[in-house]
Amino acid sequence: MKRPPDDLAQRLLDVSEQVLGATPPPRLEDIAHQVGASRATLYYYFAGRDDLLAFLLTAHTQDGAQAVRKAIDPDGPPEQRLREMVAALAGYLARRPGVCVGLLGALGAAGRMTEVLEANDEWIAGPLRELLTECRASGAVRVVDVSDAANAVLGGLLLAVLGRAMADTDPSDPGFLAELRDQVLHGVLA
Amino acid sequence: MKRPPDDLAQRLLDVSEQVLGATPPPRLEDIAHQVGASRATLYYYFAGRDDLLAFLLTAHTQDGAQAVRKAIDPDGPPEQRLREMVAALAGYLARRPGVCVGLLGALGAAGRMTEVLEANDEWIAGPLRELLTECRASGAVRVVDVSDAANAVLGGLLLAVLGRAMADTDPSDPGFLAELRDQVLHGVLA
DNA sequence: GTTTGGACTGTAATCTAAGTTCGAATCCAG
DNA sequence: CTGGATTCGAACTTAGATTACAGTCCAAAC
Repeated sequence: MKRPPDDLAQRLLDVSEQVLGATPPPRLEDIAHQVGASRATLYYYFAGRDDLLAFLLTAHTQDGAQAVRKAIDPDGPPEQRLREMVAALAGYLARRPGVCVGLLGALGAAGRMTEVLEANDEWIAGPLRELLTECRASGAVRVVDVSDAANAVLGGLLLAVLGRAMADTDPSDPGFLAELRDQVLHGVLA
Repeated sequence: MKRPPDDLAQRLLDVSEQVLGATPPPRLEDIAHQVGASRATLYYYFAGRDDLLAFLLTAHTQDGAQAVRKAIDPDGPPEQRLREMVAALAGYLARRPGVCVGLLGALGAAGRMTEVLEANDEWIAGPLRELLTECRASGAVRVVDVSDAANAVLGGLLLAVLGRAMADTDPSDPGFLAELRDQVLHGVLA
């Protein structure tokens, strides 16, 4: 499938929060209108609605992965890097509640949206699993199955951020993000 | 809205895993066929697709809440009850991956499905929040915002179970469930 | 300067599935 | 037996995605 030129892609990304998070989900025509293009143009570049959403989510996934990478001190000990990664992920998602909705939707729409799940697995869950494996090797973590552990971590982040967004309390609040990070890392028990 | 008679409700609940978890989502006509009724009958009892799904999810929510209640020793210390609650929730969800998909979908479809979110909040999240509050009072937990904490807990459980189901590894595996419970309670760090 | 090919648009037709309506058939309690 | 509740099949409307296509615009090639 042909990929859209940079300027169209950028305009789509600019409105992606609206596209992914709005309720009810915007019609293709509305999306086209928002980016100053026509419905036909979107169909020219995307196989359909799902393909368009997958493009947006994949882009955000890669963007998020890059943001996370930047937030990690590559020379720090594994445990510190894990802390930084969880915090960076939480911060990234908190600024993009629509992306959270979209990712959960991609999970629910299991079957379609394979591209998104694969991208997420490669760019987000994969690095997290690697880091968990490293932490386990150094004894900082007692996880048995890193895949399950990574899923639980990401689920906790996603739902906590989304819950805040839906309750109209700022998910970007530093206190909340710090709490969330600590809970994911150390659990709810003291 | 009129509620369906017990036998129809039961037949719907019997196929709810298929209805909620199947991809692509089954048409109303297919659902009707599965329960041996006609499309018109479903519309006689439900306002539409969303109302039907909401009914199923609400029923499972209440059923799950009951299962959780039964699994908790009301005389135990708060910390033990929290442990039991998390384990019971994980076990309940693990046997119903379709319900997990449906609940996440209800989150994504924010706006519609209000009934489900309210039911979930009343029957699942609410008791969890209460228990967390109790644990905090007794010093077993260091949570600041019980609402955020509860969301993170539920998100971790949902995604971990769903991830297993999508990877075709048994989410009901006792080892997995024990790991999941421990991770939610104690975090990923050792 | 003309041709050509790709990007893009507008419009209309098609298709799927939800939602709606309705009258006939059936069931059942009083 | 009768009347209301329930069920059904079928026809219909509607929304929106998707497809098809003819035509416009533009820059590069010739």
